[in-house]
Amino acid sequence: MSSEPLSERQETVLALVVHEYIELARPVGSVRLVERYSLEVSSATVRNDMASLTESGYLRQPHTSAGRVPTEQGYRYFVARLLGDTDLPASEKRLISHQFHQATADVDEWVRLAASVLATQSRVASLVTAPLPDRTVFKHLELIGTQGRQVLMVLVLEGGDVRQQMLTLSEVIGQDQLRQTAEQITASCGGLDATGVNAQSSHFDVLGKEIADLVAETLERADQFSAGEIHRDGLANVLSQPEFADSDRGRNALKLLEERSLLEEVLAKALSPTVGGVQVVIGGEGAWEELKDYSMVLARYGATGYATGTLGVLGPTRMSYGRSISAVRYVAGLMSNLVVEAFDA
Amino acid sequence: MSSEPLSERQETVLALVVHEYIELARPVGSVRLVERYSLEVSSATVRNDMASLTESGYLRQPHTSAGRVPTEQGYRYFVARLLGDTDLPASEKRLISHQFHQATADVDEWVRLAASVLATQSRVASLVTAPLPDRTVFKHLELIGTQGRQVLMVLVLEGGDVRQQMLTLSEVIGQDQLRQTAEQITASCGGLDATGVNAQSSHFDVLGKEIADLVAETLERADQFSAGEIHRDGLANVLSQPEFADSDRGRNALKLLEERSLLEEVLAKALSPTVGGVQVVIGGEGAWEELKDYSMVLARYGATGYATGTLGVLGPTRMSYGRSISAVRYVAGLMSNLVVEAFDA
DNA sequence: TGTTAGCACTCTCATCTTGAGAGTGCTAAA
DNA sequence: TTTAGCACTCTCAAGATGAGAGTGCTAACA
Repeated sequence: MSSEPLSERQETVLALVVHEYIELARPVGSVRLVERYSLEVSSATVRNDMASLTESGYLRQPHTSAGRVPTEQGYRYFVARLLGDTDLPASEKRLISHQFHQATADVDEWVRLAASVLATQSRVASLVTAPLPDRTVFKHLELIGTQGRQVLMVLVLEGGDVRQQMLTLSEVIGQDQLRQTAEQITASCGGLDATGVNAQSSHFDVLGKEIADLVAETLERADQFSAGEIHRDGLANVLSQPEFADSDRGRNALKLLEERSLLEEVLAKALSPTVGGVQVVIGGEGAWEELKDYSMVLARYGATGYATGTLGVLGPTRMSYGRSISAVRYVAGLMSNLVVEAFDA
Repeated sequence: MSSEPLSERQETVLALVVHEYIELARPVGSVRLVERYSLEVSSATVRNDMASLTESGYLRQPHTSAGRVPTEQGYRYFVARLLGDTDLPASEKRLISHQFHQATADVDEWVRLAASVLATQSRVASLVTAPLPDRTVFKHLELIGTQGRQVLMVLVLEGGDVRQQMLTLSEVIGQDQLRQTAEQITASCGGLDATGVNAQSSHFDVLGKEIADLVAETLERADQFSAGEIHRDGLANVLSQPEFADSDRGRNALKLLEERSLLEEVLAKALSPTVGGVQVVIGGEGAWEELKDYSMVLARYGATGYATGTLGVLGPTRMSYGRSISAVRYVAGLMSNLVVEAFDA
């Protein structure tokens, strides 16, 4: 693991190895490389470079006398310094943007569409969470009797996000009294967050107190970035990758994608909370054993301070980072626009 | 395909072949059968029975001199007449019921839990849709200003189901006027369905008319059994079945599970719209080419006339029908109870 | 000093062969 | 109608084999 800086040619070799391996999923050898990319040097020279790249930890050999494969460190170097700026072709962009403009003005629909687009563009699996408010501030409460003691509590949050919940009260309460209570709470708690509402709670009567506590609880829950459902798409894509031809590994990959708690943790911890920029997590970065063979390309979208969500793709470390990054960046941008539009109508 | 009725012994042989094949996923031969189940007859006799079962189309041979495998017809006969009444062990039931009672009173949570339970019990993939009202009758409307011209429309339907939608009005309207309009619509349209609301629409002012039309539209949309999101679980289970060891077939299975439109169609068409009873769809029943190698065990749950949903499992034709049927039946029962409870609090 | 041709060596992988094992259908006897 | 016996078929796992791809090293070269 000598830390000599890489020569220009070594960087080229590394980049080509990554490229070639991503495309063909087979260890890449020196001769093949020289031929396919008509290098100006001989295979022996490339071999020497490969040897030192291997020594420095950027490449490895699955076994003696096989070609080279990038290590995680190799991928990181590639993504950080070698991967040029990539972008989706303009025609693709037009198509995608068109799809988004055709979709109904429904958040769930957007999420679904984003997941679908990401999956087809990146050709791996995609993950998208709905946008959620960053800081949960109460704005307005409605209580609506529905049936018997069942009451629907509708909570409007600053920024237009809405929570609803069914309550079962201990006795039947008329709509008038419900409305009165709701107005009271709205009046004295509007603009407050969870702790604020809690502080007000003691001013109310029994019913009001019960409801206010629930409101505070809901606000609190919304605060703990419990990103809600993670919408997935393109699971079949990752199975079509040759490294998952073995059904055991394929199953493993699927289990990963089904494991909500793990994904939530990763999404929450790996991703900086501010919008802008695409983050690449390669091989779990040592923090997640389960993600050893996988990489994620993630972005936060939305409007910081108002509502943000997460989207990205998950695939084998040997995924096309260029394609994924440009897809994630573009879709995140579109989704951000949608969120912003929803705020300043 | 002689249509002689099967002798009792032939039925036994068929049942045992199905049993054995489901368990071991390998063509079953006569000797093995006699040994494992200590039959009173010799393997030659079983061979004869197998031969006629093959002739009648209940069994088939993957190739000469291999054992027998059930055909779709064989599975159907087995499920319809040979599969005794099965039920989950009481301990499992207790466990499951406990889980349901521990869950929060949130429909999504129930759906998720149902899917998870079905997947683990049946050991194949599960599908669950949220309960939706059968006939969509309007009950109550709230309009809540959130930000600028953005207005949240909350629609309470008969039975407690709630729809919400963001509107962007053409100009800013005060909360008072919004409330007034909402009250007006609630008063004159309560208890009506889509066409009823449409008929009333002309009585309102410009704003009222705009909103009422939207209400009618929403009701209509809810009517067209657009079962909403299908929640899936246990996808990894399907991949662990030996018939999907080949990654191509595995991918195929996943694609199937990801294909929303197909699943929705199947769920809508294959399943009788009334609650009660479990339906088994084997090999697509000729109607769905894509489902040729798959079977589904489905049930409708909820309260007919109020709200119903669909749940079930999907796996290879070679799935354990006993386990699946009992799991689906039990979970459907639990979910029905929950729906009913939500109505007569 | 960096690059290259040449070469011996290694390792994988697809293909082929082969024999054991499981299964069948048929026939003739009980 | 059932069963024992038998010849025959087909699969599958386990070696055997050889082509192909790749490496590292050495020695020559610019």
